[in-house]
Amino acid sequence: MVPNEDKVFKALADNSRRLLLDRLHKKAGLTLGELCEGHDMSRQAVTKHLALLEAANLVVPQWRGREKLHYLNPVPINEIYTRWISKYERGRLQALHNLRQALEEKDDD
Amino acid sequence: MVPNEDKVFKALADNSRRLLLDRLHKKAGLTLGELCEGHDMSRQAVTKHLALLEAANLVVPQWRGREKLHYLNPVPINEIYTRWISKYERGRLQALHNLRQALEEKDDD
DNA sequence: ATTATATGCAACCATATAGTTGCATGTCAA
DNA sequence: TTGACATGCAACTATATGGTTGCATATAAT
Repeated sequence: MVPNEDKVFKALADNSRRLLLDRLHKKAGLTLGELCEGHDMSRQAVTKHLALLEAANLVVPQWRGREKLHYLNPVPINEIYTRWISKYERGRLQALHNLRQALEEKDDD
Repeated sequence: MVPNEDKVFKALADNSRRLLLDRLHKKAGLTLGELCEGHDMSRQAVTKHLALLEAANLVVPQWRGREKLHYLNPVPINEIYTRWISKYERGRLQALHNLRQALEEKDDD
């Protein structure tokens, strides 16, 4: 049996799916139809991507009538982080990240 | 052109490669030969996995004579974290994680 | 009731990926 | 300098994956 964590990494391995996560991170509760807009692929393709994200528990769906709303679940991503980044490294890496961000003059959330 | 970040996620998408990262996280500087031990696949398979991890900048190699030592680079993993976890969520998620760890009586690093 | 809207399911195809085997190269030791 | 050791490169194969199209179902609006 393949470990369940595998689904998370497999789900993150595709750029289209990562872009979907980006959009849900920016704005929660988007419907399937909304998530289809601005992608050059069919609705069915998006549906399949979302199914994988849900199976990985990275996205949680909620039905409202005939519409399906989608929400990003950050827990599995946090687990990736804690898996390979020791408690002692976290501060240093965060500082490094902030510094790079500042140099790029990109504004953080 | 596919974004370079893609290499990171593709590299993390395989369980064998994640196990290699686990071993390098536990003990830095392992050689190829050492990394081959305890895996039921050929040396060439491990070589190919390491090549992908290096291309993704998740592993940094260092040559010592005819031996190739390997080191885990946590920076790309930190970037995954900051991409989808807002500053404001981090504390809460960390607390949740620590709580779960404590309940499982699994000892942290 | 009928039509339009929002989404699901299944079959199919092309390409990407993980693994293998065989051979080549470079470094250390006797 | 000869042999053993540590690693690299290339060709090939089977399966996984992302995408498509066609049809089905359920909810909302007229």
